[in-house]
Formats: sequence, structure tokens, C-alpha cells
Amino acid sequence: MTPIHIYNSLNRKKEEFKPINPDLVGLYVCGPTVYSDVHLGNCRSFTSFDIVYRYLMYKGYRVRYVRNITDAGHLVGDADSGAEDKMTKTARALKLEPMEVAHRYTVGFHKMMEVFNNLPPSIEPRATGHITEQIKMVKDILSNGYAYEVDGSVYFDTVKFAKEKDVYGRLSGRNLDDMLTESRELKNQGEKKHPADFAIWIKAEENTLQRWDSPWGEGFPGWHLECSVMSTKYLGSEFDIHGGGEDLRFPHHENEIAQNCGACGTMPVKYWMHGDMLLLNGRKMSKTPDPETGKSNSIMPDELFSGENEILSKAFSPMVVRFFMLQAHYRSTLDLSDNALLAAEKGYYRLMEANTILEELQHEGISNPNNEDEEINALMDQTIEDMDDDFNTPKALSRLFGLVNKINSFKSGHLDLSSISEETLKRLKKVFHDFIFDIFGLLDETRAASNGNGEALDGLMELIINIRKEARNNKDWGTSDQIRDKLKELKIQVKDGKEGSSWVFEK
RNA sequence: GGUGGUGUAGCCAAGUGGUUGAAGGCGGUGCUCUGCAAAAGCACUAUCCGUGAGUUCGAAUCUCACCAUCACCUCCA
Repeated sequence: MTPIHIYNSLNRKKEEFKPINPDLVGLYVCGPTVYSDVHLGNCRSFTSFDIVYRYLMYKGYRVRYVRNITDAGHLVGDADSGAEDKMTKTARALKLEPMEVAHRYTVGFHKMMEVFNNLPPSIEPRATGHITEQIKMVKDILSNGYAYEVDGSVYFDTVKFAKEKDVYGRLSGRNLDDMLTESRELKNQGEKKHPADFAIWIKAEENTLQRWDSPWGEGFPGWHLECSVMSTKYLGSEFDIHGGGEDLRFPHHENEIAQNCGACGTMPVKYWMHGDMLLLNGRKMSKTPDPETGKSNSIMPDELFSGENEILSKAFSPMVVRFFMLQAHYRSTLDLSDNALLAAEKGYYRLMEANTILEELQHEGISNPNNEDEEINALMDQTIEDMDDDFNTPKALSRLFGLVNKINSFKSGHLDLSSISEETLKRLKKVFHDFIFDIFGLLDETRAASNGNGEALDGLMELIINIRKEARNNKDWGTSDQIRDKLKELKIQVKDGKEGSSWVFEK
């Protein structure tokens, strides 16, 4: 097995991936805070790591993929300014129990992950299900001297930690001295000894809806803590890969490292991976409303699927969107637009149709393999090399389109199957299938079967195409064209080829 | 103000020192196929990679400056 190289955000370079335990790779990805619907930017991130998960498995690794649900502790404002946490705020606004809020948006999140064909993680732990463990970690950090209690809240002592361990700031590239001599006017420093300190346990106010008993009184855990705790619990105090959006690098991930290190004394993660943002109109997609316009710069998946958004000329299916995401590298920003989606849609259908053609290609058994054979094998090898190189999906995809070209040429007769060996055709079928379905996680929306009554539809279409064929044999162009045109109105496209006609649903 | 990115054809987007590859998708042009189309195939479609200077035998790729733009530094994948 050729090695995978991963760009490690911690060291800012590509490194060969060597799992700590060769038998089981630990992968942790920051999941959503379930206080609102996921937007498309969230979906990109989870899709990127779905590809990582799938590719690791394709390479033969057994993977434990942990992705949390944050359903407590995520603050709207600053910890000690008396701000509510996101769950409480939404619960109050919707007149629901916090658990109802969490459940509603967790269900929505799961549904969206399924729509995008993202595999479920191995474990999906919730913050509220791990309060005991979180309290334990706060205790550990306290007893190690890296936290202090003030009136029922516990703060991580960033300054002390930073001075004693040469760790803080490494992930986010922050200059420690600058941070410590922070001159920026920060409001609400309040109980904290230093602005860089952060809450790991927060005292419940009178109106706080989510609250648990603790040695420091009733309260709730700070954001960041749940990830430290749950990754440690399920993957160990040192594990392989931690992923998340670039916007989590600081403070979330930096503080996560600090907590783990402050509690266990070890660096928790070997490879940090950060996916870059999905842009809309050249700006980061975000739920937070713009203070000037009051509108949030985001698009919801459902708007995409229905076409109900002013930037869209039409509806786009989930797989078109997934394909669109694959066309960019996960570490690059990706700019969403109607034009880009229209282009992706065409490309997606071309890829799927090529696969259908490929499946039907039959080798006659006679072959004189020439450079075509070599070229096709090289393309397949390169596709894997591209994925080995930090999961370069756009590059891998470009190789697949090289293969699409070959496949179509076999079909149209520009290339003869005898120019490749039976073995090569067999491999091509397998590699192509593995890549588009197992690794890229695409579903074939062009197939009748995906629409329900597949078999009946296939039979019907065969019948219609045969009738048209007869008409064409009789040079009855009127009937032939009528069938073709009426089908087109029904969004079914008939494709005439050398060996008869086939059909697909139009995009 | 601090930090980290990005700037590649009409659009989306790879490539980060080397000889005919500046991928791929979309779009465009021409041809082939076709009863006519569509689909598909073939060919062409950036004398050049934000601007200026430098390093080098050689740079989109390294260095410096400048311009533009984005992200993080409050909450966001």
C-alpha cells in the first residue's frame, strides 16, 4: 500500500501518514452545535472529512470516526459577560426545552448528511452525555494547576500554561508575547485574570436552562471542553487525525490542545486537518447575520435543492453539489455561484453516464494491448497517487475524466477494446466504480432505479425505444421525432448511438 | 493593529523550480457521426500564471516591494 501524505496544520507541511496504532486509525471531526439548521458551508466541511474517512477505509485502514454533537456550553457572547449559551437562547426563543432544540436540529443534521451521502461516524457523542467526564477533566486541569476557580466558574489559566509548556499558539501561529501583552481593549474581561484565559466550567445564572451539579456549584461546561473530553474518551489521549473547519483553528482547537495537554500532559493529536471555507459572493458563508444588512451570507441546502434562492437559476440536486465540492481541494476556499453549479451539473452527469457505458462494455477476449492499455493503467495509478497526496480530489477527478474520454471512445468506436487487455478493462471497471461511489461517495441519480419504480420504468423505456427503432427502420421520421420530442418534454433524453439508443433523465 | 491565506483563461478550479503537458469541468469555435438533431468523438480555445524588481543556467512555482482580496484575532464547518 502506498503511503498517504497529509497536510498537517500543526506543522504547516505535508507529512507521511503513519498511524499510531496500525490496526485502528482514530479520526475526530468537530461536529455541529445543534441550535440551528446546517447551512451549505457546514455541509462542505463534513463532506470533506467524509472523503477522508472513506479514503482511509479504501486504503485498508480500520477507522474509528468520532464526530461530536455539541448540545451544551456553546456561548453566544463572552463567557463572563453573562451571555447565554446558544442552546438556552434558542430554546427560549422557540419556547422549547433545550433538549428539544438539540433533538430537532440533530435530526435535521442527520437527514442532511444522508442526503449528501455522508457516511455516519462510528460514534457520535454528545456534550450533554459526557458531563461527568467533563467535570473530571476540569478537576484534572485544576489539580495540575492550569485553571482557577472564581465564584463558581472555572477558567483555564492560559498565561501560566503558555509559560510552562511550549505549546500554546503553535496551532494557530499566534505570537505568544503579543497575546500576553495584548493591548487591545477587551471588554468584559470580568473574572478572568487575563483576556486569553477561557472558561472551562461556567456558573449557571438564575435563568440558565441547562445546568448540572459540580464541585463548583450548578453550571455547565465551557465550549472546547466537550471535544477534548470525548476525543480522549473514545480515541485515547493521543490519536491520529483531528479535523474541522479553518475557522475552528482558533480559539477552539488551540484551546482544545491546551485542555488536553493541561489535563494529561500530552499533545492529543498527531495530524491536524483544516478545511477551508465555502464562499458565497466571495465571502465566507456564515449563519451570523451581517450587522449592517441584517442578512446572513449563507444558503441552505434545501434552497439549493428547490432552487428557491435569488442567486439560483434552477434547482440543483445533492449529488451535483457534492460533485461541485469535489472539484476543489479541501484546503482551498470554494466560491459558489449559479454558473459554477451549472458547470458541475454537466460534469457530474458526464461522469455518471460514462460509468453506465463502462459497465456495459464487453471485452471480446482478443487483444493486442498497446499504449492505450498503458495510458489507461497509468491514469488509474495516478488517480490513487492524487488521493494519496493530501486527498487531492480535483486532481483525481481530472484523471477520471481522462478515463471518461477513453470510455466514450470505446463506445463510439474511436478506440477499439482490443487495444487493451481484458484484465485492464476489468480493472478499469473496478477502479472507476470504487472511486465514484466508494471514495467520492457519489450516488447515480441518472439511474431509473434511484427514482423508485425502476424496473417498470426501464421496461417501459425499452418498449418505447423499440417502437421508435421500428419507425426509424421504416424511415417514419414523424413518429420517431414525435417520440423523441415528447420524451424530451418529460425530461428524458434519448441518445442514439452506433449500437442502438439509450436514455437518461435530463439534468 | 496582529496573524495566516489567496490573486492562474469568459466562469469554477488543479499545479508550487526544469526538457511539446499551465490538469480537469463548464462555456466557445470547427470537423466527424446522424434522416435531421441531441449525445458522443476529434481538433482548436491562457506566447503565459495580480504588478514591479531580484535570485537562478532555468520560476506561475523561491526572495523583496507594491496593489487587490479573504479569513482568524467575539460566535460560526
